Amino acid sequence: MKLPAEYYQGEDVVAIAKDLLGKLLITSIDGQFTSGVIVETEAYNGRCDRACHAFGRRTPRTEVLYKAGGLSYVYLCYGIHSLFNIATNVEGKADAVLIRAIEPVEGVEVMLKRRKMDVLKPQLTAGPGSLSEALGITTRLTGTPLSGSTIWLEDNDKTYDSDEILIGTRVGVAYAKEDALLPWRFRVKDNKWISKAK
DNA sequence: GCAATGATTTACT
DNA sequence: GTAAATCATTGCC
Repeated sequence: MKLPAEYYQGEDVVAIAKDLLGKLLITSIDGQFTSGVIVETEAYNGRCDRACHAFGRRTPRTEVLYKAGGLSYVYLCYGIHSLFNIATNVEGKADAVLIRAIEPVEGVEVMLKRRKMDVLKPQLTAGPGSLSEALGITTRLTGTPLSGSTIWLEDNDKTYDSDEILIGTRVGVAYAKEDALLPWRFRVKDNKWISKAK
């Protein structure tokens, strides 16, 4: 059921981002097992997308994006939030998919504890910074293969029809100018676990 | 070596 | 609705 490495090495990062909806994201960190269904993603293309960290430069931080797909890329934003990405495409092509929201499945108590919450609310995992914290993902997981036993994805019988998927523009990337208008944000329609629509 | 800034969240006015 | 928190990475000196 675990997704093979080849799955992440496709040419079309946008298609992968869309297909990831409904897949299971699982982490086993510090002996704590947690999982959730991916309900919101964004695609980033390293070659023609100004919003991608790897656009126009290759630095130690973005090096993992240039490697073959199937690695995790965790970026610390605003000094507070860890954003979880999946590096895709083949070596030399710096594409990535940002996971923006999941629907909790297993280990809810663990997630609540990590988030210092005592009641299950949508905001537990809605938003890239929140879901990373809930799953225990931190920057030290950057470069971790998704085929390992720390963090991985599994196929799920649950797939969404195209009429159940909302496509929109990405948020928080206004500085990328015209690239911010690309319709590379995918989310599941009428799902209460996605981050609030703008 | 040092200063500027961001794939955001949260709390407060 | 607006503003503050907070630090690794980056780019310039």
